[in-house]
Amino acid sequence: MNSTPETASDLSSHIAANIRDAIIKGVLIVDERLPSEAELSAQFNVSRATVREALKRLAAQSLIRTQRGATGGAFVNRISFEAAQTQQITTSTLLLSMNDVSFETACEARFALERACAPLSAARRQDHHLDAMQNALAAQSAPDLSDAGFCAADVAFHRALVDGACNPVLSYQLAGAVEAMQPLMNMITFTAWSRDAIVARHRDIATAIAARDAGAAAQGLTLLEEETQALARTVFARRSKQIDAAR
Amino acid sequence: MNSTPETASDLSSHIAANIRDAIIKGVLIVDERLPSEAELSAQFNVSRATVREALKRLAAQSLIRTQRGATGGAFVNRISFEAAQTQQITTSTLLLSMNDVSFETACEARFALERACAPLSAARRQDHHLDAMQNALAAQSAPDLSDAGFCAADVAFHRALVDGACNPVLSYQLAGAVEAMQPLMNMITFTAWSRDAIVARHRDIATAIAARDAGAAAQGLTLLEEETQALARTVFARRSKQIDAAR
DNA sequence: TGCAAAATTAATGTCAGACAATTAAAGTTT
DNA sequence: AAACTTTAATTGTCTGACATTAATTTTGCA
Repeated sequence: MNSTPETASDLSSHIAANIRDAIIKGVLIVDERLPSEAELSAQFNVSRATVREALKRLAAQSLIRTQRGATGGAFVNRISFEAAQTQQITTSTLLLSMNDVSFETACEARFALERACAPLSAARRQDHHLDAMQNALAAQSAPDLSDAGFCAADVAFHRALVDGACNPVLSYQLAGAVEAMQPLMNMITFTAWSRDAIVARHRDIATAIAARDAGAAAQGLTLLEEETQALARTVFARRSKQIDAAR
Repeated sequence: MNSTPETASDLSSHIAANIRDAIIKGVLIVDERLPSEAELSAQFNVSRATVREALKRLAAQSLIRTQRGATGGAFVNRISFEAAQTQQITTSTLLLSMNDVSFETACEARFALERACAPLSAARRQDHHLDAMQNALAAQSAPDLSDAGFCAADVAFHRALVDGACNPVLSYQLAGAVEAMQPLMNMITFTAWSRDAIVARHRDIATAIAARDAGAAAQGLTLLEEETQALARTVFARRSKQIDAAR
């Protein structure tokens, strides 16, 4: 069960993989201190610089943290949902932007996943989730709001919906899907009319969740997906027509 | 839009964050070569060792790759779905094992997400997805199969189901949820009877997907979730009773 | 004795310079 | 023209030193 293929021939990857596997297999447990850099360099028979490069790799994955001082050293990190989420969002965002994933594909994935949360959210949402949705709705309705601001409020709305399921694993998994869409959504210029349509849909969804009506919430999401996809098609079609005309 | 808080005061984190932001913002594009380590150390006014530590951090996140030789250097990586998936699985697995997430919570999340895939998978699955499911089913039915082997085949079945949706974003997002459950599932000892029940459920789901029957597939998943949760409750209850008895 | 200040110590963080290994490109020879 | 050699640029690794940090121990003084 190797975490990363890590076929690279450099020593620092090799050492990092070695320690990583020890953490994954539970040989090193949370908050346990690793040997000092000097000791590790002796164990692996490499220089301290090489050990340090390996440790930095692990630190970049939040697998360890380091402390200076007499009782300092490298310690196995308990990965928090928050840290994992941050990393996941970065990776997801880059994945979408670098692999020309179509808007359609990303949008489909996002709404499919959100629909999965709808029944749980309807059953378990608490008042503060409803409040968060209402706040996002209010923000989206503000006049003179930039497209980026509109999208940011959109993300806030959907995250509140997801968090309403009160399942941290679900929230973590979906954070990437929801947040990574933002740059793609930012490519769309929203007309006042299309904004109203989206806000209306959101309002329906919020009402359904408040009423603990899972079916209506799922249906609202499906409608919102259809409208979003249609809007994107229109925008992209108009844009490519303009490009053709410019030739 | 800072990718990572990166409040750390060391130079190498700071430099890594700097370059990472350039990549995220698109200042550095895919396959572009970064300045050499010597140039970077001059630009940031730090030693080469420090620059190298920063680069290793980025390499650990698959943001860059390095090549030796005359025309070598560090290049911006196009993050592949495969690499992202590997990372996501590592992170998800550690997240679950380190934060004593209950079996119930993880299981609920996993099945909710899979149900989201069911309609798409029923609509788009291809023959090789059905074949993969059948192979997994055959593997699970093998006599003298270890619990770990049973779980591995289970994962294979569910991944085939997810991949059937033919949406790479969905496959990527769910890989973590499905794979990270494996260690938790491995804590369960399956009786011959419970294995049969699970395989029967799988068979129903595979049939529904083959028949492009989304409703039946979703229902099969719901039943499977209920049985899995019930089985886990039984196993854990028996185990805690044994512990009490041993006192 | 008790406590505050100073010294010690052990660890990470950073630096400078050197050499090894690798690779592409330029030059040389046959 | 092809094969071989040299050169140059770059990353990978090593060594040894010093800076910085922070817990612990010692010291000095009231």
